[in-house]
Amino acid sequence: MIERIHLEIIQKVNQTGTLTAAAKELNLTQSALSHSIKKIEASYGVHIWQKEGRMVKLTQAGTQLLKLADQTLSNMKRSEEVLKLIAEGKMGAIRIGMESHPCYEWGIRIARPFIKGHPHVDIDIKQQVQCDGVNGLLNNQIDLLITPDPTTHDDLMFHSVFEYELVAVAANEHPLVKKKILIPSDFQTEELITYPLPKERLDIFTKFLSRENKVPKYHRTMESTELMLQLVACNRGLTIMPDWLAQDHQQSLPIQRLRLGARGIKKSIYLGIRQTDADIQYLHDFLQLAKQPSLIRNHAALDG
Amino acid sequence: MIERIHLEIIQKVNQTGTLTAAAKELNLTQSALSHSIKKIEASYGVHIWQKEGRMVKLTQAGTQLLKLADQTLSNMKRSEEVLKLIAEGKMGAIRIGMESHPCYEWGIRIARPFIKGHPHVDIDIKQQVQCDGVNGLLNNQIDLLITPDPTTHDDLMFHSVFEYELVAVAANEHPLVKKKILIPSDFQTEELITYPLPKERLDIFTKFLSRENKVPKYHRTMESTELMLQLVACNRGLTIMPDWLAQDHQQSLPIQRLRLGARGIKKSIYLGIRQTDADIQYLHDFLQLAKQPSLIRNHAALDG
DNA sequence: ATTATATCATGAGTAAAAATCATATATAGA
DNA sequence: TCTATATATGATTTTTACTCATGATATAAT
Repeated sequence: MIERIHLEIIQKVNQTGTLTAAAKELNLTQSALSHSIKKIEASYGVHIWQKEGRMVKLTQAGTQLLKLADQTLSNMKRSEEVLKLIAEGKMGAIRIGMESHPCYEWGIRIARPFIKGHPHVDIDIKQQVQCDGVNGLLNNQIDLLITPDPTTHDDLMFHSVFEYELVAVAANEHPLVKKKILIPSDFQTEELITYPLPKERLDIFTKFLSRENKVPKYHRTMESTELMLQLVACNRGLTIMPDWLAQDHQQSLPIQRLRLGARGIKKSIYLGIRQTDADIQYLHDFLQLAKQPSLIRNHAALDG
Repeated sequence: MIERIHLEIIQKVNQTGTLTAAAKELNLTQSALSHSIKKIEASYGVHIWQKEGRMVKLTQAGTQLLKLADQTLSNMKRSEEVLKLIAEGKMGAIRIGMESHPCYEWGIRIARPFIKGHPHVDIDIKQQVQCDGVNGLLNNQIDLLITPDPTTHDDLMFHSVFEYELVAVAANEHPLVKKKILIPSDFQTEELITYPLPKERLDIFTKFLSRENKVPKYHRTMESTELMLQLVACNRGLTIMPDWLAQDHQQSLPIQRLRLGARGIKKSIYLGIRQTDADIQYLHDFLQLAKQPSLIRNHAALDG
């Protein structure tokens, strides 16, 4: 059987011109090369080279083999390179799962600069907001979970990477804009637009309206942040989102950000990974990058 | 170092799903595969697969390796295939040298059908009519010599493959056409057109005119058979060529073939090869093909 | 011509690697 | 729980690869 060493021998002998020189470069003896090729010649019944003076010259068979050797060997070398990259944590894949729409908006902001610094790492964002992220991690469906709700689990690790405030967004001309700080009863007369999630998973209900058992006049849902804000800008309702996200759009739309309650609703984004992945360099790099506040544009805090 | 076997193991395990099954197909034990891959894992510091239940599942590193394995292995298999083809004499190259213009005309007629039957054999026709063909063979510059002059040499073999008559060609309206058989003195009043070779290598001089020490009125040379015959057809001179070649053109040109002397000049084409190449199947095939008279269209002999 | 040098080939012995055997461990299914 | 089926691993054997020493041959230098 043709093995890697045979191709290397033929290639090196072609490069150097002599067995002796090739042997030296391959850290073998001239005898070893001679024996190796003899074996191939015997088992296939062809000559690979023939003596020409005191050198050797490739026969037609040898030349054909040489042609294939170059490609084959560069393939094998690539295999080794890949293993090294993976071993060093410079190559791999991060399948990212997100558990809320703000997480998604934030995640893609982190992923973009990460990709630039890690060309060999595949980023695969699973936008299945509904699936249970913790199980996704445990079942190996995802490698990284971006979530507002950290769990404690022996096999998992969660890191808080980003804190933000959840705010209401209203059109500039909306009467509530004068208040700056909203209270639950303010919503009773308003149309509320949220992402399409059950009320139990919407902070505006669980952490704000439920305090005083209030409900909005009307509640509609919508996938797209863009569309939500367009409606709000036209004074067709209020919506709730991270302050940094609202602020991003405030440049281009006539909207205002309003605090929810005197202290506002404070949230954090957490990254969860498997304990077994803790030593993977590129995952580590992702966490570090995620903690850098500069990536989400510095924003002026709300008044008060 | 990644060796062929490692790639084969990864590929087979991926195909069969288990080490045990893969081992059976590779004629090895499950233990052998396990040991082999463990060694690679240790030397690169990566896991190639991980246990999943009682089976084994490729990791990212393993998957990357698998991708490269398919191409690498098919390359190596191709190498073996090529060696087998060469060993069976189905693949190789024939560099053909020719020693006269008729040989060239005849050679390309043989080469064409040969190529059809031997797709893996490269045919390279060296049209250096002047170089010494015997030395070309001995120096490995050519593999096959087509010549009218066989030599006896211990390292070479010559085979007579084709006999033909050398004839004079004249225009239909040329006065000599009535004679059918020419004698040397007929040329004293004629313009003679030949291929550009020294007189010592032109049979018309060495085997005909020199008998009676005659010379043509004028002697001009020309590379192209086509052009020579065009001139002859316009009654601008006589030329000399194999009867079969003249006959080919007689269809389309107003020319006649004339015997040189009462018995004509009989010639043979010989193929010469190195003794060491005698067992190469495709060379053998070439000789066989060359001996088949049907390839040169059957021609009516000259009258008389 | 003769000698020195460089090259490949080859047989025998040694070292290294690979494969097996026997066995341990873990999982899936009855 | 028991059995069948996986992989993992340590010890041993077998096989392969490598080296060493030497021979044969070609080239270059004296």
